[in-house]
Amino acid sequence: MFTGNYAINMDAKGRMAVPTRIREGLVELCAGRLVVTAHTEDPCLLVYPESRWLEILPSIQALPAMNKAARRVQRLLIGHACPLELDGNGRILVPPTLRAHAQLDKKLMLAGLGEKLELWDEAAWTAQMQEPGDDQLPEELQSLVL
Amino acid sequence: MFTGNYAINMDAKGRMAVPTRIREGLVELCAGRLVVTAHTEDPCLLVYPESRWLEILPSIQALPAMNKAARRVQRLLIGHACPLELDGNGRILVPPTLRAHAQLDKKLMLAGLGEKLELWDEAAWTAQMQEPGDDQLPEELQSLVL
DNA sequence: GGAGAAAAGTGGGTAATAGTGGTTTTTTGT
DNA sequence: ACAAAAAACCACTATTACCCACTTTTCTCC
Repeated sequence: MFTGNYAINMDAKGRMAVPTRIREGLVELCAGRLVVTAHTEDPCLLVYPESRWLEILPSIQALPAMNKAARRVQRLLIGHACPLELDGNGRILVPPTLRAHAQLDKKLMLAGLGEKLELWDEAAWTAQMQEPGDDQLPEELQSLVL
Repeated sequence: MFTGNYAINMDAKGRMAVPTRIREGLVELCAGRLVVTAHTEDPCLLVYPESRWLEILPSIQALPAMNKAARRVQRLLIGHACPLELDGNGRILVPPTLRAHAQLDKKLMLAGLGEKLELWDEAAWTAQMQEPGDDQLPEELQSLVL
């Protein structure tokens, strides 16, 4: 279970230190083996523990081939997916292609969202957070009790 | 059951003393284990006993991934959630990210709201209290008997 | 009502650990 | 075989978390 958001820095080699709290979860869940891919709706990266990725992969593959939006989602998720591991110091090295997709600069934001993580450029994260959710509120949200 | 509001001070390290009355409830309910997160609608923090947080978490995780407003709510609630415990002196240390979200300065206000607590910057709390509730009243409110 | 004691609130110091940067070695491609 | 790039290794710095001591307030008993 991943929660919280963490400001992290990317060093000159493109390495980023995974916060300890997140790292612990990753190690016990999947021995530090992750899959990073592109988010379909927002300019950020999705980070899955390998075990969770393998669970959702079939449902992405099963999408109808004749639907344009479905093909787009498949190309983004499966086509960008890249397996990677924590190094000896608990850091990950995100490939340049994915870095470009999320426009990752030096200052990043890692956010735990339950079973997955999102990796944002810090500025983009802040902007996204301040933007009002102007979509129609779905039924589930209107009745949400917090 | 948490009630009342309490003016508390944050020290130089960002620690804040939980009032005794609240602390007693927290210790018996969840052994002092809390979850702090961002409020979706107001500039303040939500403080849950861990047990209560685990009850509402599934309904947040179940929100539809392709809806923008739903993703925003998930990023606010799950993406900001931080588990924390009372230290030896009954204080909590709220992470800098969350402090920034609620614009917490030195003077804070902790408000008991039944099953949860809200943590406000004192000035924001006062302002919020004086502001008239000019929203359209939902059905549940119109029929409320006090 | 005052004094003493106990509990609560506040502040600071130290030790462990997480984060950061650099160096060396290995591997891959030319 | 040599060079460049990537990966593993190592060492240092900064931060955090835990612990202890002091001050202030409140409650109780005389």
